[in-house]
Amino acid sequence: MDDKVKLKKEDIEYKVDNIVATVTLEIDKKIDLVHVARKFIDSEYNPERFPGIVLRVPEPKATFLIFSTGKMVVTGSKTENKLKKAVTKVVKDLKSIDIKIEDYTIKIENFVASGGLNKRIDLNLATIMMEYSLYEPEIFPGLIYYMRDPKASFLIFSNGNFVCTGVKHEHQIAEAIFKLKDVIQENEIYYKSEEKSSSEEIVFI
DNA sequence: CTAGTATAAAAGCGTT
DNA sequence: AACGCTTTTATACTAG
Repeated sequence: MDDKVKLKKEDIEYKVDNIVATVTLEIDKKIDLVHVARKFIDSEYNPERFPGIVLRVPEPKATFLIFSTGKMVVTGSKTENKLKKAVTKVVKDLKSIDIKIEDYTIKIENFVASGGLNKRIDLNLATIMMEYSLYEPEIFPGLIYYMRDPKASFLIFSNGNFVCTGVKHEHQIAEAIFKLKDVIQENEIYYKSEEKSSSEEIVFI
């Protein structure tokens, strides 16, 4: 279902887990959120708590935040295609309750991806070798790494698993992971051979 | 097992 | 002017 992507000989594998996007609806007057909330029985609207309506679409699964200005935030999609389908559905539903929408534009704001380096990482060494990294195991078990180019943030765990977030273009995910692997390799931040490796290490043939 | 901790990003309203 | 709120999601580690 979720496409794994391979990059050259380096086995860079990752999976997109979440996409955040904004949608701008072309409307000529503000949207009456009370009206929308009444028509969409499964929506949540507590203006005291948050100015937008929360609408969850089951298929394709996605959650929308709808604002009176005609802007929407979409979260939870794993592919651009599913994101577009969910948006099409919501726009159609809004039109069906008398909201005039001339057109709309979708802009992806953030990709969240996860994957695994193929080795355990010495986070204590990593945080002293890598600039722009933070590691406070008492607070969070992952090392936080702020990559500048491409601009991306990583959560790196001792078992080699990681989360990459903050990139706006899908191609930057593999690029960022490639660079991360490079930094780890260059500085030999991983645990050498079987030192501290777990039994789940995958052996190549 | 659940909740909180940490990451990014947008929206718009309320509070420092 | 700058947050906090709200939503999503992977990851993992601790405390009830």
